[in-house]
Amino acid sequence: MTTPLPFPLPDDAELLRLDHQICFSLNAAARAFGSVYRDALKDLGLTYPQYLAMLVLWEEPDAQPVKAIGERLRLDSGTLSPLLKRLEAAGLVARERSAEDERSVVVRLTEAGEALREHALPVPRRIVTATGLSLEEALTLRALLERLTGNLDAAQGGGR
Amino acid sequence: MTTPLPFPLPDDAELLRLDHQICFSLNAAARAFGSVYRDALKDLGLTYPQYLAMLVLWEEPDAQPVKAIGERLRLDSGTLSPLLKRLEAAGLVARERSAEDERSVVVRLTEAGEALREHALPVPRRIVTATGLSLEEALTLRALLERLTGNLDAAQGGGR
DNA sequence: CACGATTAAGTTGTGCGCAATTAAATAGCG
DNA sequence: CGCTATTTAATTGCGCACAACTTAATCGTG
Repeated sequence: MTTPLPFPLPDDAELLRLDHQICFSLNAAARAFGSVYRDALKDLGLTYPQYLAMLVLWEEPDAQPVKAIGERLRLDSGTLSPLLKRLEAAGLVARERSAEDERSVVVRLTEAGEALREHALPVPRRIVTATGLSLEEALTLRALLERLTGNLDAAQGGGR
Repeated sequence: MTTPLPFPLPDDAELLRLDHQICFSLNAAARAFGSVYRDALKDLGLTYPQYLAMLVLWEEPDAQPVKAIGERLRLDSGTLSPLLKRLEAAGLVARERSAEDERSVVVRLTEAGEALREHALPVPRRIVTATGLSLEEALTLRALLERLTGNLDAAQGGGR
């Protein structure tokens, strides 16, 4: 009952089996990254998503609305609100309602948040080393991933 | 204070910026996959990780210990135990302590679980279509991801 | 100006992933 | 045999991601 299935032709079976391995490999790689980042960031007291949010703020240190950060990271308020509250509780950011638009909450770095940047500088190099990829491989991988994400987004409702 | 940093030389800055985009792209792709799978699996009432567990059981329909499933999926009991309980609550699997080794819990498909396989058959094709990747691209991507995961695992403690 | 539609955050609930701990059974060694 | 060490699941706690909903402010159109 398990081996000689009458369904997909050999070629299909090959392709189909391959594919879910891609999503599987993708998840495996993402989790391996998570483990490496967890270790690289633990002295900073940041998780990887928190680190991403800090990167956004370090890049553009002016106060930014939650919405802008969410667009940059592709995260909605359901994820960002508690995450930013944790960063606020850690003293790294301040949140306050915008004066011009009372719906908006702007986030800005505190002095401690700005100071943390210096300690975060050596992190990327550690990650690059851990990946063990050449520049060319990294470029190929990134290009494939971006094409893949675009295709998946387009295939599926596009706007979510 | 933000722009003319005295730290990394231009080449480094290039590489460093690139890299965290790779982890970012990786996460983005994984989440896009999640969205596509969520839609493809919602008629089956399965999440993607639950679908993976069912794939393991469909491949090898004999009763398997939780540990074996965990090794296959690289998940520990902290993740698998509640997941398998949900599959049990859905009537798709049965869990019982092994007779030979009372520490072990073996998981087997129920009739409903076996029957669900038929409804899951069209799923992989939908996913393949959604990726929009050629076979060659898929192979390249998978090879890169596996190398990357291996490197990251090795760089970071190896055993976790 | 008024009123319905839209927009921005936040909240709640579910499930995953991982660390750390616990409980019970087995293995192994003196 | 007895006792420790190891193995296997389960549990607890935290944080992320997402869906669905709520609240409050703004926009747009009549």
